[in-house]
Amino acid sequence: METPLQTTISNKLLSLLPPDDFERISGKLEHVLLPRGTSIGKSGQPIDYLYFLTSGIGSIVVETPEGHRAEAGMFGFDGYVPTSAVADVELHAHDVSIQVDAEAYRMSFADFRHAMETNRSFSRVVIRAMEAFSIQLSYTLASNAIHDATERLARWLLMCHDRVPGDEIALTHEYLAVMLAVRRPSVTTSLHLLEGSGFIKSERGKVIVRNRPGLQEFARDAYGRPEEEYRRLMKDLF
Amino acid sequence: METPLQTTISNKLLSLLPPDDFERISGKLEHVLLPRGTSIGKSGQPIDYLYFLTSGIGSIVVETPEGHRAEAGMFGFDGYVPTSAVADVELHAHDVSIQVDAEAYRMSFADFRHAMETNRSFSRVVIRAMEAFSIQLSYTLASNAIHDATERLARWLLMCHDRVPGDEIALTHEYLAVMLAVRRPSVTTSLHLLEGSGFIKSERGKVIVRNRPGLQEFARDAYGRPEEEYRRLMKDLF
DNA sequence: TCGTTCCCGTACGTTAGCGAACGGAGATAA
DNA sequence: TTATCTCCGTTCGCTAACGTACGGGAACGA
Repeated sequence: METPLQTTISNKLLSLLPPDDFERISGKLEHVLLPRGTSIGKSGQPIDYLYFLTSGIGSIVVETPEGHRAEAGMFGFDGYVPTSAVADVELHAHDVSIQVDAEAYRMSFADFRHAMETNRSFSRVVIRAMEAFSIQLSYTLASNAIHDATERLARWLLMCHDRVPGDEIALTHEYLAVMLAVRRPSVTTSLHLLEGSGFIKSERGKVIVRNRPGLQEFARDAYGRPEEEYRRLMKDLF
Repeated sequence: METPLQTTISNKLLSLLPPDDFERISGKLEHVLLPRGTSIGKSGQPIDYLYFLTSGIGSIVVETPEGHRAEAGMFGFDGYVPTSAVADVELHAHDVSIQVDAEAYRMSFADFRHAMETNRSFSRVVIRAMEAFSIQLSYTLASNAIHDATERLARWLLMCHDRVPGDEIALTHEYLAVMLAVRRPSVTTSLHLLEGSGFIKSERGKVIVRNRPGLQEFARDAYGRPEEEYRRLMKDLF
């Protein structure tokens, strides 16, 4: 006897669906590997597929007309991209790319729209996820205005840590600098600061979380609320 | 003969509805006055009503656990609040209040949910508006990370100016400081800078826009993209 | 009319973060 | 092994913005 597909799928949103409703869309899902650096979409380009990650991390990056870039949000097994598809918009609003090797189930835009129209549970879950992401946006926004670089770095590492197994996160300072919209050397000094307190260990091309509670206490204000909201939103859905 | 209600309602979202679909919800709308300072909702509190402004401005404020505050977004006749209601969430995610005397049509949460379930055009418009707001969030987020206080001030004034008739905006430096998440004296100096270039005139308790194109050119990068996206999203809806 | 309250202007020392640049050390491929 | 490339550490001078504080003028109420 086969294991039902749903129990093997570790995307939070898909796993929340009542089994019958999951059954109705499972045929439309295609399993794909998304290595680091994969571009899932570019601002202004058509949305081909919707992605439900089961592992790894991706990020959504805003680019201003003059070419300044900043990370708007992060997603992993907890979400899906791009959220604009709920609004029946055919174009990507932002750039989306994979930053930690990922696996995902994907679904064509047409199938997604059809599911939204005909599958109440599905649309309910997806809209909740959009709301959750929107809350993440608002707190990142506040963090950018309120917290200094080191606090924001701590927050960012915690958010990554939530989405990967183990304590090792593979990324360069250069990359972190883009994510936090600070200079590359600022990342270096901030990492040293966190390392000095023993919260992390920083090596060439990777960061290892050594003391998560410490990191969390350091980030204080900057981390936690959106995560609480996410849990609240995904509870008692049906 | 009476003028049809819809033609007298200047909320962009409501005016986009096909007349028949508007007819089906018009009975649920109650006209209200919202003077400056009115609180429409507090984070964690139940959502009683959904508001569709026809004039004035409101703002959504994020508050961190430690009490730091920053404006997440702004809305006027172009939107509705709170957007979390689309996700069938009964609680406010943020604080919402009126910053420029407003008028609005409001609808109970129950009526709103009923309309979402039974009125396709309505849910379509409302979800688009949520997407538009989410895009506004992402650009404000980027702006907080990238632009200096004066550019952000210029952006903010332009966004206000888009939503009020005339060139006069009533607000104190103290208030602006909260909106931009900067010190009050920083607002003063930034305003002087803009005034020095002749873009605005700053008086006790109000700012007057004198040269909008100039202001817009000064803000460059910081202003424009979300507004374009809004127009794109609200075009060809039906 | 006079006190009180609310806003705004300004100042000062301090700090975080910027832009730019250079050098060194780890990884990679010939 | 050697050359090359990527990534990280550090420096320097500079500016924006901070926290704090004080004073003055406008508005308002008694």
